Amino acid sequence: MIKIEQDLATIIKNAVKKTFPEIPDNVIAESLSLEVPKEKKFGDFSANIAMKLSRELRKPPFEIAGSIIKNIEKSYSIQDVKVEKPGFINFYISNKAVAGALEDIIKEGAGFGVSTAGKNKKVQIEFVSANPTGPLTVAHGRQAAIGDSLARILKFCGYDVIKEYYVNDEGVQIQALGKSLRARYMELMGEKSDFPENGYKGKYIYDMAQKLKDSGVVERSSAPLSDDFFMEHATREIMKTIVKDLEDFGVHFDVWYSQKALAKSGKVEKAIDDLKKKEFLYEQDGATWFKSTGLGDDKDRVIIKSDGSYTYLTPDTAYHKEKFEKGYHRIINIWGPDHHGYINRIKAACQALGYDTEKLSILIAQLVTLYRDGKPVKMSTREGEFITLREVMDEVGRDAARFFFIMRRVESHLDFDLALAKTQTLDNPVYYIQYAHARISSIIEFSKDALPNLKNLVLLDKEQELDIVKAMMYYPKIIEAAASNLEPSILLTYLQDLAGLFHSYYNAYRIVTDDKPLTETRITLIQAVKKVIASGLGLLGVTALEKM
RNA sequence: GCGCCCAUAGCUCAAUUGGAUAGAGUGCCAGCCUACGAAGCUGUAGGUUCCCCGUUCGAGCCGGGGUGGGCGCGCCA
Repeated sequence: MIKIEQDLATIIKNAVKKTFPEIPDNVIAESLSLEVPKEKKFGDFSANIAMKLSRELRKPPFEIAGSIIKNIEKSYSIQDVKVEKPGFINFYISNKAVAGALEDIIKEGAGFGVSTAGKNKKVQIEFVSANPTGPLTVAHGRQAAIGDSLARILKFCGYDVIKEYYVNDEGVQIQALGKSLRARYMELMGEKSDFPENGYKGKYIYDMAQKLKDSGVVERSSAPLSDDFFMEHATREIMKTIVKDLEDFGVHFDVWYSQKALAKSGKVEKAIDDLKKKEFLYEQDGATWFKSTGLGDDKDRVIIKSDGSYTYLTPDTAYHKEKFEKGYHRIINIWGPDHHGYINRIKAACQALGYDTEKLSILIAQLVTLYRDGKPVKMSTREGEFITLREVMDEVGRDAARFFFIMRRVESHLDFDLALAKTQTLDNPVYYIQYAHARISSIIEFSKDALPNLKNLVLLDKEQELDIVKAMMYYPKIIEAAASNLEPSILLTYLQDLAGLFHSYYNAYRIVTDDKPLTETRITLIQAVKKVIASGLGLLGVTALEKM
């Protein structure tokens, strides 16, 4: 919370206490919140406490507000206080306080907006975690952009953030991958191929087989044609491209957690054992079942199949057990839309093991539909018909790709118009924000000898100038909202608004004039805008350009 | 059939988590460059927030019922 807001909160609290001494402190604290009114004529901050207290006091809100307002202390930061219709108490900030806020913003520099909300709290965020059976698709791209941006925002709020990728490097699909590669390789060697029914038909398998043939590794090997060889080779090669794609996308993981290693560690058996001890397991039809029904799941789940192997849920339960044991304050998973039916299952498992599932937030990054020439692009991973993250990055650039993936709320479907993301003109929202940043850089360069100066901030008296400072004042609130809602799109929307305010201001007033003190002051203002935009774009993983 | 997500201006989406007269962009139309980047700005038009009940000082937001769309529902991962 910013200083002015804190001051106002204290002032209101005191006024309410003085007016209604019978109301307990905790009730006041609960009912007290400050909002930024949608409409400017309702002031800069608004309190709805009179409405909240209406029932308790058995009086109309308007009357309560009228009584409270009489006890509001005078403060240099308050220009005016008014009671409005149903019972809002609206505060109008003085120009002096606005200038003070700008001074704070400048002084805090890159640290402006940083919060201590997450101090000493560890957060783990697991995302992408795509199976190494093919290249990353646009769906993974969205998960990557969201997860990485969220991690940056949480870090900015003081959390100790660990970014993790769960590598699904064993199981039926990996076996199918190995068999697919082997079959393609045999084809190239002119031998009979036995391409598996559930195999991967994408072109990348052919390419990999070709490379393998060219390298001659297989011929030189002593036990050349085993399934294991092809499986391990394919997994390793695909992981390499995944890591490279993510690095190029600006996403770096702290931990790559191997399912295979987990299986070898004995932790899976330990997790099964725990479930057994807590009497959540039973045998039926030759399989071992997890009794998840009472824990929010709609049916029981198999944990050990009748052939003795595990289902996906089994090692995943062990994985989540470990997450909880590491003592994270918060555990965040970002999954694709095809996994939403799985949420209750894994939560049931965590609950059965005795963990607090409130700590576990599972976000579903909803579907991305790519549009080309106004028509949706059809995709199917298995058939090898899909657009990769790499292709999108190459086509529209990293900045536009990241921006577009974050543009909508996490749980909303996303229409991604490739042509639009590519346009370097007016329609493209990425450029709108980057353009504001570049324009400011250019003006600062042009003004050369006019340096930022905090002495004459009161010269900022134009409505648009004050609006810009106020918008920046709300930046820490926006960061907090994005963090607590796990929604980077909140920050993105804010940056569009801030850039818009700047562009309007630029068109209405000259920054650089013959009046030196005024020029210096305006340069100070836009300098601050530049920093906030750079800060925000940085949290989205988008470059703030000096020139474009 | 069951579960999850979604439905707001012609289109794509916001709306400070229950606040005041529901806002932007885009598209249409009309304007603004002999001074700082026109990749920009200003203005006009555009709404039964899918429908019906309910909860309360107040509902686009919460609850119930419906309609339409997407996704999921395996001893797959």
